[in-house]
Amino acid sequence: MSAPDNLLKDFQLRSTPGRQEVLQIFLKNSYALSHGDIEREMPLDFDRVTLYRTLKTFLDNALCNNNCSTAGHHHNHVHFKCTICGQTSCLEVEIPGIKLPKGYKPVESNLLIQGTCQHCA
Amino acid sequence: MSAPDNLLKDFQLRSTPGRQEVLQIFLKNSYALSHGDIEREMPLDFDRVTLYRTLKTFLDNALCNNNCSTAGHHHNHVHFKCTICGQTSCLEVEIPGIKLPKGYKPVESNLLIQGTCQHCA
DNA sequence: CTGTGTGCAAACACTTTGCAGGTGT
DNA sequence: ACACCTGCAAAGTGTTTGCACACAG
Repeated sequence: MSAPDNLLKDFQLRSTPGRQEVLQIFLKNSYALSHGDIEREMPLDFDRVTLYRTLKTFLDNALCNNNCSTAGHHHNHVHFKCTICGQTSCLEVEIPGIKLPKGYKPVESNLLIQGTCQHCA
Repeated sequence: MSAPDNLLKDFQLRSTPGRQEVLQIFLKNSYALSHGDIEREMPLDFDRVTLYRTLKTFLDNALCNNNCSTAGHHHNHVHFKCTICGQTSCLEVEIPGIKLPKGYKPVESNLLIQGTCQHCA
């Protein structure tokens, strides 16, 4: 049984060709994909609307990628977007704790650093 | 002469009713405004297209708000979005320097923290 | 078999472009 | 007077909704 299949099972979602395909694409790309990126990597005849619904289903079920499981997400790392090649990747660096003004309660942080990456330097 | 008028002069932009109106809205709101927010605060008969062009003009000329001048921008602070009231505000806290992996050169950082704000706690 | 997922069509929302005419300087 | 700005119409792009049929479980 394939990895996508298992993931779908884990989240109690029905295994369909479209969902498997989308998961394959997630798994084989290390950097962040935009909706357009995914659409471009899907078979040409794949229905746009179904893709919207598939992604929404994944979102609703918190099925992000192989680093996230039912146990929780691991998104507290820094994202880096290269302004040359355009790729957004996840760095193995945690977002540092920030001391906020009185009364502010943080729940989620998102740090995006833009610049030039390793490869484009 | 009004504040918006002066700002427009400073940036060598023509002073028109629409531009003054948009600047008034920026100046009187301390939190971040979405395109929709601005549209909602504009006179009902104001043309959407003109608003798009006005905002683009301001962007192109780096005319963000009263904290930014021709001398440069001051955007290196943390943004906080309250998940209850929906408002995004600027905190007087700098984004800490991050040690990046070899080869990565940062140019700009953006840290958005979500949670509950002072007022909604 | 039953409920969910898919595909198609159409509606909807958002943004950009072209052009004629108006306005600030 | 001239260049720039505005308003309208229309095209382009991205996203959502409704419904009949197909398919996984």
